[in-house]
Amino acid sequence: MSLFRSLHSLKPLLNPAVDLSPFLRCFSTDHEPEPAAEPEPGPSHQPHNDPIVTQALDLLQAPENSWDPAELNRLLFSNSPTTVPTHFSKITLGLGASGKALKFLDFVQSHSPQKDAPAFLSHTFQSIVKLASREPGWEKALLELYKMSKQRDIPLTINALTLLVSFFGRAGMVDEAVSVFDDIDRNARDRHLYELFVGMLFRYGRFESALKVLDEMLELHSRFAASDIPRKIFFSALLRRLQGDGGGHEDEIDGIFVKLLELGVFPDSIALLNIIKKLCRNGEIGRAWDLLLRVIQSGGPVEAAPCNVILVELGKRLEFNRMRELMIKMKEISIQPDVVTLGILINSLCKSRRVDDALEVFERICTMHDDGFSWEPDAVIYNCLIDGLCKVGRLDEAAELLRKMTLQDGCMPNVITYNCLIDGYCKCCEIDKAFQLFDQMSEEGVQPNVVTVNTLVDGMCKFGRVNSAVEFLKEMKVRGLSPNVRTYTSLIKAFCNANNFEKAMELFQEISRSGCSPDSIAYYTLISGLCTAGRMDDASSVATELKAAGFSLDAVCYNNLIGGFCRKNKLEEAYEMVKEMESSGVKPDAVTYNCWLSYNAKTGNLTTANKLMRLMIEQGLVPTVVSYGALIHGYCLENNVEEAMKIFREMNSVSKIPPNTVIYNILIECLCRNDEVDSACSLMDDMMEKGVRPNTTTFNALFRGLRQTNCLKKAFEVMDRMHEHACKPDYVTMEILMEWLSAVGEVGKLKSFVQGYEVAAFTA
DNA sequence: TTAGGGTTAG
Repeated sequence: MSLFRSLHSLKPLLNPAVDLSPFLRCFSTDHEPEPAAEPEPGPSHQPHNDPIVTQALDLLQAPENSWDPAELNRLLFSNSPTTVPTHFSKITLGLGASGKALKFLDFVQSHSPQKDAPAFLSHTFQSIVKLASREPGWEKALLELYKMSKQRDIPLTINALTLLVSFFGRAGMVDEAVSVFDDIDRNARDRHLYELFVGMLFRYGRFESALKVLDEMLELHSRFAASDIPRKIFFSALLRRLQGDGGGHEDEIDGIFVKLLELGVFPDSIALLNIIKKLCRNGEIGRAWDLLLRVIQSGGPVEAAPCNVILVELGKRLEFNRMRELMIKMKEISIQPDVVTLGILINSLCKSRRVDDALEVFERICTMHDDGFSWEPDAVIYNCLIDGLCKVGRLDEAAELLRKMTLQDGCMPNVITYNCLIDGYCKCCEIDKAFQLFDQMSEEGVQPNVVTVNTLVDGMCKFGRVNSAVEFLKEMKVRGLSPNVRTYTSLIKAFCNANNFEKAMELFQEISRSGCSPDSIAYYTLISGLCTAGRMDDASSVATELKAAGFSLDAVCYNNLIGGFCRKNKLEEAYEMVKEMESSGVKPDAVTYNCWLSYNAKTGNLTTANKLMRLMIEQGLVPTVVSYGALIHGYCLENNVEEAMKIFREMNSVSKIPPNTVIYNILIECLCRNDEVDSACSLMDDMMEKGVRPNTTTFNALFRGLRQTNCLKKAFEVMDRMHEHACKPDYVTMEILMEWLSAVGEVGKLKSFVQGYEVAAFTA
């Protein structure tokens, strides 16, 4: 059931007033057909030294009505000297034009005494086909000739038939080509004909017929297996097929693939690599895996490269077991993993935050000797590890690796190495260190690029230093480093966060003026900023612009809009968004449900909120910490601490979702409001035990509760704890404490607290 | 095989 319909059914509880892929494109005829094999140059271009041919052509020089039948008869049919069929082809070609050649055919047919030996006719006809194929209007002429051969019972030579197939193919007359091919006796079909015909069928999308003919070729494998033709035709056709976006016939294709392997016909290394690449790119990793294993099992030549392609895909899907399985297979059949293979392995481990495992592999390869060959990690491997370490905040180790790689020959840190580290420092709020590295890279002769600039701009923006970011960008422009759409996106987000929508919009316009064009994420960022600020009309306009620019909204963007409308109580618009989301094929996810859940919880519709929670589970979605937080918040707003605590315990024990700071804050605030300060304090202890960091909001809630119950001593302890956790008091903290402490004559304590001193120890 | 930008609850 769709979320929209579910919401519709829940509607009375919410607000009674609201009314709620084609196949074979790659072989389509749009493709320029490959030129058919050029007909062999006719004897008219070659000297014909044969006296019979020369004499016959002399006699035929005269106009047709003046031909000397007696003399021609003597020359052609008296068998003295002996005439053979090839004489007829040469003579016909020597006539130079199909019209005249047809008259000659009439002569041969009416004068030949050998009624049971039509070879003379067949050879004459073959040359007529050749002549006609070189003349204007050949398509129609060849079709007429083909019909004539049937009417006059003239058996066609394999050369004539092949020419007809080739030229019909060239003209896109596929049915005619098929009909000619069908006329040819199986045993007479040669490699050239098969290659021509199957190639044509593939080109024109007659995939089923092509596979049938390929199958027939394989049955006749004694004649073809040794040749390169099935390999050439099939593997290149398969590749072309995979380049399109159609589907279907996979089983037949794979069946032929396997048959070829069984016959010992293997794709060459480039074809195999390309096939595997294409399959992976199409998301058919299972098929790529199966086919690669088939080649391996059949003993075909497999190098590391196609294995690497599959390893990358498996890595992206975090399928480490299958990665291992493939690497074992590689080892079994002695495919030497290369530095890329190891890079992929290390990168996959790092990307899944298994940095220690990655480091272990790294240590092993540094000391690995295989047949006297020792592995030397390259810059890519170092970069993966440095990035992995930075992403988990292990910056000292990352910096140590930078020093280590600098000492290794031929493995100098590059711009990517520095960018990874700079990003690491920026994410840890160590902007100054990031800039030190920025200076260092220039000293080392490594030129920063736009990624370096974006990383620093984003780093500064995230920590509120938007103006510095703008200044830095100006400096970089002077140095020749132009911003790109990502630079603008970081700045747009920062200006949105600073509530400076005028500047954010201005920057958005500047993207196009600077020669870039906004991408979907630039639009999403602006929409998100506007939604957060509750500027829903502006957000809707930008969404309309986004669609006009040819982009579509994704789940995140829909969720932003739905959440924004819900927060503004604009339910009608929020419903419309869900409806649009589902009708455009974007599935509502946990965040979509959370938006509705939160709206209902906040507006006191707890029954509906609970129903939504059940609904999302029914839909196979997993409630998140936000879902529980919204529900807990709803009960807290009703001062139903008991129920809120029940859900809190349930999320821990049943759902195994660890609570975060926000959840604790909601509960602590509610307990304090209800004068249950002791419970609030024990909840804070629980929070510390579980390693959840309190923030200023946590302390402010506690101070409010303590003031209400006048627990001064406890307040001093909490003040010290606030320092321990490096939480900075904000204006709310100061307001509460100032009012309270000055009223009880303890302003001195507040002074010490602000100066960073302990206050509890000296309390009587 | 390596680097950078956008969601939901207090």
